[in-house]
Amino acid sequence: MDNENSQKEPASKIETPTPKSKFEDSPVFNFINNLSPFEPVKSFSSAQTFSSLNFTSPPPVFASPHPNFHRESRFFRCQHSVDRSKALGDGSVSKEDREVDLNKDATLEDEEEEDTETSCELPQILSSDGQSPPHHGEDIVTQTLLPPSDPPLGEDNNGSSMNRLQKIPDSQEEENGTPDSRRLMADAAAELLVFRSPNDSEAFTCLVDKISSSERRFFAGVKHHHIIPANGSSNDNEPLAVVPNQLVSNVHRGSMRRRCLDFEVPGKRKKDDDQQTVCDNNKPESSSSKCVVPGIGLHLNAIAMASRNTKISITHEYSSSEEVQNTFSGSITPVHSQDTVPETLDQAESQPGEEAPKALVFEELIPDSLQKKKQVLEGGEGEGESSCKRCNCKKSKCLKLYCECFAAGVYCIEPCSCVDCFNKPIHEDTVLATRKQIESRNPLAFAPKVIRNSDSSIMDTSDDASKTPASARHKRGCNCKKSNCLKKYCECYQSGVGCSINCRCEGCKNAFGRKDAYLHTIMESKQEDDHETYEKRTEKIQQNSKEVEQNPQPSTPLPPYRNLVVHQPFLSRNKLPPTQFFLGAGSSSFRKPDCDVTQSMNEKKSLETVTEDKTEIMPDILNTSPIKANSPNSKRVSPAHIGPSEPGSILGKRSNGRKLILRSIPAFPSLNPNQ
DNA sequence: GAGTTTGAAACT
DNA sequence: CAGTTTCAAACTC
Repeated sequence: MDNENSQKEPASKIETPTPKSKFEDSPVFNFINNLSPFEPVKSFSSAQTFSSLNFTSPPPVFASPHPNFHRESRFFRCQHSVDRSKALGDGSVSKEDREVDLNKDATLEDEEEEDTETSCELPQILSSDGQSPPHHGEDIVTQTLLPPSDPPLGEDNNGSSMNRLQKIPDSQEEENGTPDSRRLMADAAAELLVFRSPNDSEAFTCLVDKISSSERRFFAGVKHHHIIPANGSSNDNEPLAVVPNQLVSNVHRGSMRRRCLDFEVPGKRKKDDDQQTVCDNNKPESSSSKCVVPGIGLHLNAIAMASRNTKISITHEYSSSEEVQNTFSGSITPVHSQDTVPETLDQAESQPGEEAPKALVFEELIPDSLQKKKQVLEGGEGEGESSCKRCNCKKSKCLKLYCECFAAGVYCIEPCSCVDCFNKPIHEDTVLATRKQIESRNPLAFAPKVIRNSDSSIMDTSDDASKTPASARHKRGCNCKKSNCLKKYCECYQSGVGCSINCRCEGCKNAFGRKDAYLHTIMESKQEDDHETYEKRTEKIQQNSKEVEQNPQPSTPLPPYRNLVVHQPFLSRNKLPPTQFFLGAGSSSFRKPDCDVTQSMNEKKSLETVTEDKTEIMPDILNTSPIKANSPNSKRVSPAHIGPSEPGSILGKRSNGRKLILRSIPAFPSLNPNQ
């Protein structure tokens, strides 16, 4: 069915490009395309497709939304671009320029061609441009049609993507040394630097696998979308996504073995990066995201990872990253941060580019990867090791969280010295089943362990007071008793984060932040807020409450609660927005962790007590949602936990008459219903 | 590289 | 839920 449809569709596209868009737009069309990515791509329409690319964000196809879709798409692009760049390097500048533009634009076509082969082909094709490969003519046509997908191009193209496209074919020969082309060349070169080693079949495979499984759908949809709109003259934004599908699917078909589990696998990224150096190329900006493999199920890990990376890499290792970048000629592509993740370690060499961007762009990284990275950067063990996580399991068969590989969502690979390892693609079923079991016990077992607050967004939303020093914290906290949180035995320390309320450590001396310090900061922040902003807040709240009463917010249907809410002083901080944020975002799960932190930060008062309860992962997620934190029960309880004095002190101050806060909490529950 | 220490994960 | 055991990483020598 799918194949037929896909085949038919292309034809239709060819015949009537404009109508295509309609079909493509339809989800059904996308789905079909996904099933059979090959054909549609080749159709001329494909070129048009890119032009239309408007999708900045893929539809919420996946159960767990990945922020990375674009990235991936770009990533794929990048590959093309990289290849292209490589090819260009070979060819003359003028030709190259053309090719670059064409390539970029025609990435889709190339990909289509690649379907039979791997992405590697692209370069060849491109390089052959001068030679006028067989499809050259078609390519040109398609390319011309294709909109400039690459971001760099986008600049040049900007408004004239359409023009370019049309012109290019004609002017290809004529226009060789256009500044744009040169720019492209430069970009390509930079990309090459960054991604130079796109070989890891494994890593790539991982991506492919991931994509193939769930994401593939998404991409397919994207592709279609892109294809659809020939109109989209200049939507360069992220049309590229299209390519990935095919590439991925193709590649995947091709052969690579998987290292990454279907879930998400942070480690995949590295490989992906390596193999797909491409992604990085594309955009420094989005690239980061790009590179990040959108995990299907484990995206959480990715997030968490990111968090760590950012912290770690930025704060501690940042210098090292710089070094790496420097080594690479400096043109490091930003992004990549995620790339850096676990596996990047393996090939730290090739991935120099990753680092710099890494953390910054993406907040979260895989913890393990980060760790390894750290190690590598730190000069520790790792460098030699190849980056990826390597386990040494002997009894767990790499099917328990003891196994770092398994815990990271990646398959064990050669470097691992595990015994009787079942964490291999061959035993995929077993791995998945085991994973499910573990998740059944602890849904967050594979979720990132470190939550990063850095996003001031949430924090900011609330009052300033909410801000806390620590940007990231270990979700569950550590339980160190002898290491004083000064060794890697401590997960907090290992993750490069300070200890928090959640920690049950003894004699904490965590260099990244002591538990007690964390508590103090929280308390202080609360107090400050209370003193400084309390009055203001109360005033605002009152005003808001009045306003709310008059004009209920559509977003939060809490008519009955409204009054209560309004009264709450916390609302100002917490504001419904956060809740909305969580609720609204499909990725609530992702953010939850952040929310936890932020909430804690925001809620401060309640948080302290609440956080204690949260220590457990599940609760965290649930709790993390503002709702939870706000949940009357929890809060009511929390004050009690805090102790009579505190509720009185903190709440008392604020509340002074505002006990309403507690009531307001109930209001949130109303929000929960959304869930 | 072997042995020890440590704390998370798993089990009871 | 608390206590114990198992496990593998981190660490030391």
